[in-house]
Amino acid sequence: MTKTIEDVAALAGVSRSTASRALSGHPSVHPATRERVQAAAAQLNYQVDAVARALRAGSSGLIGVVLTNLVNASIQAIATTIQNRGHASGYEALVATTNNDPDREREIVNRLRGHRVDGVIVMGTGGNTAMLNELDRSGFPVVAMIRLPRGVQTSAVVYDDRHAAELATGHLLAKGHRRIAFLGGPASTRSGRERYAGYVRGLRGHGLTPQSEMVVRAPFEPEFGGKAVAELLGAAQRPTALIAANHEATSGAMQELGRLGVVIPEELSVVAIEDSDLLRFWHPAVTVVDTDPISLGERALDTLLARLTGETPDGQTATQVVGSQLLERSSTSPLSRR
Amino acid sequence: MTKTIEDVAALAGVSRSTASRALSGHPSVHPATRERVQAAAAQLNYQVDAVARALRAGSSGLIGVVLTNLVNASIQAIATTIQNRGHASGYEALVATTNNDPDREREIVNRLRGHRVDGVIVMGTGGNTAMLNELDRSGFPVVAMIRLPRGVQTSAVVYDDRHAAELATGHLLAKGHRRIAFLGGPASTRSGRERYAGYVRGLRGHGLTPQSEMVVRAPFEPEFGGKAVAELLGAAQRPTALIAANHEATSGAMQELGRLGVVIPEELSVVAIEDSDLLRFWHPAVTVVDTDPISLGERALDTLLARLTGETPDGQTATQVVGSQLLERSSTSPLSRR
DNA sequence: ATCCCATCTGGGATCGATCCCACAATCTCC
DNA sequence: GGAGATTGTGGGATCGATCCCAGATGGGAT
Repeated sequence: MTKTIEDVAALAGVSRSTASRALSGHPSVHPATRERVQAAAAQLNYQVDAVARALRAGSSGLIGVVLTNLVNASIQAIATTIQNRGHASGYEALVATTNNDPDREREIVNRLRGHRVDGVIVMGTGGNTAMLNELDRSGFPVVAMIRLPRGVQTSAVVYDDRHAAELATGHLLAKGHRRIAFLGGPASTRSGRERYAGYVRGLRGHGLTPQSEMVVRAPFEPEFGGKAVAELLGAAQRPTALIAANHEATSGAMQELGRLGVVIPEELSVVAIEDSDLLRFWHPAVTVVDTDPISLGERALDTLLARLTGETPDGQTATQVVGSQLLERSSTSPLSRR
Repeated sequence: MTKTIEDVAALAGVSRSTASRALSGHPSVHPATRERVQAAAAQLNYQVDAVARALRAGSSGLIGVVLTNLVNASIQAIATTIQNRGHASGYEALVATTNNDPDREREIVNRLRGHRVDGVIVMGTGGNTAMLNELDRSGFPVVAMIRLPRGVQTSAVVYDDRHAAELATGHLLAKGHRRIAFLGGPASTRSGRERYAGYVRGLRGHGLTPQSEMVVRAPFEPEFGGKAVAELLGAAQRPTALIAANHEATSGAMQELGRLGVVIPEELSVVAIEDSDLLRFWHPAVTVVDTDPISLGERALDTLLARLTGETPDGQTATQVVGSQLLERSSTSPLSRR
């Protein structure tokens, strides 16, 4: 059905070897021969069989991007950045999603490796630390990003989560808020821990101690954010400000705040970590700590490419941190005396 | 470095052939032998080389999902649905993006085919109609979705675009609106044409004729939506209602409406086609025609799988249409007399 | 004891592209 | 004109898993 290089060679009247050389730009091919082969290839609409080439060469020109999910503005930005930039460098970045299931993650990574993907960039579930370390050490490049599960020793690119949360906290403190609720991710993830640590640090810097009833640390599911907000606002001592520390928490929280008809910022000042259209277009527009997913994507890809080109030797790993900045919009106001 | 089946065979004390049979569940292997081989495979952490298998078998268990971009809520839902459902059926769906560039699309599709992907689901740029038809006809399954470029003869799954726009138009007409602006996609895409046709049909059904100054048909870029809204509202005869007929138009329009401080629905009623969190959480929540991306993703995958399992023979194609429904929220109100 | 059949296993070939090595053809210079 | 250098080309082997075919082994029947 599909044409092989043998067909091209036959049509051009040369051997496989010569045809292969002609098409791959090898110098020791007579120009006239090369043209003949190229014409034959064009005529037959010959497409190189990537599988055969990958088997022989041991590499495929593909990069695997393994994500927990796609429904998140900063993750999309990262994926898009990696794909565009990878394409420009001659690689194709293919995205697979694990739905946050470690078993599925393991299966996908193994499958990608079996397909001779040249390396993977993984937003990990946290369930395959040993496997990822082992792969990376054995020469299959792995770059972790966003979440850096405990014990992962591969190269990694993460947000400056602690600083981001400290920025958010500091902003609210500067506005006079003291009862600042924190709605963040689980302690089982690095970002969850670090963002919480930044919040605590911000409070301590002002001589305050975190109050357990002001803190909710939930899984990365929007529903938890909604429930948490309902609880926080139902408490005897309501917070005057809220930090929604990740995309999912924000999504759930904003929905619930809208449902409850909470007036922002008069009744509650809100700062979110991780920007999105949803927050930019909210009424009022929500103040955020913008985490710069594009830089994170760029760094993750560049780190992987450096590994692939041999620029960075195997075994030499480092964790890079991408900076974030506060974008003040209209969802935060000075604490009013009552 | 990595272990091959030869290593497993050697450790188990059998030949490649037997090892292969033992691992693939072939019946004619002595149970004891099978166990020995399995133990050896486990001990060596043997992973089958998917490339070698694909070369030999001619298929890979992979499905390519080729999208123009990822930054769109309904596209994400489609991609996620295909990946989850595909995984459940033993396939891995890998997503690549073309950035709406036909050259890149061609390159990606060829590359995926070269990697023996079993089939592709394509949200096309429209620039490779002949190639896609040719591939599909030659036995490489192609399913088109969402956009169906002119001349594409593969199986396809699309929204009922015309009906969706007619629903939106009818809703506004029923509220008494007559000056209804339409902000849609370019006529070069099927969805652009069909949604416009639905709008026209809706108007005609009420004895109205479309006014050219009420219609803007722009490329799928949010900026155009913003500009168009500014123009529409700056005109002598302002519209009393607006239909934002796709995600990008909506995104640009809502941003601009927010910037201009237009009061919705009092000054302008708004209906969008394609739902998203942005619209659900807007103040006021935006009335939409929900296009059911999940069903579309399911149908697209099922259509491809039917082709892969031989259930649907090559050459037998059909276009399926996924229904949509109006979700009335708070962005539309009866036309007030002034 | 001999023959046959069922069960199980091993070697060779295959998928398609590439690389190494050897050899043929042409050219250069003395 | 012949030795040696240069250029261009073809055949074989290889990557790793799988399938076909032949053959080995063992048990049962006569």
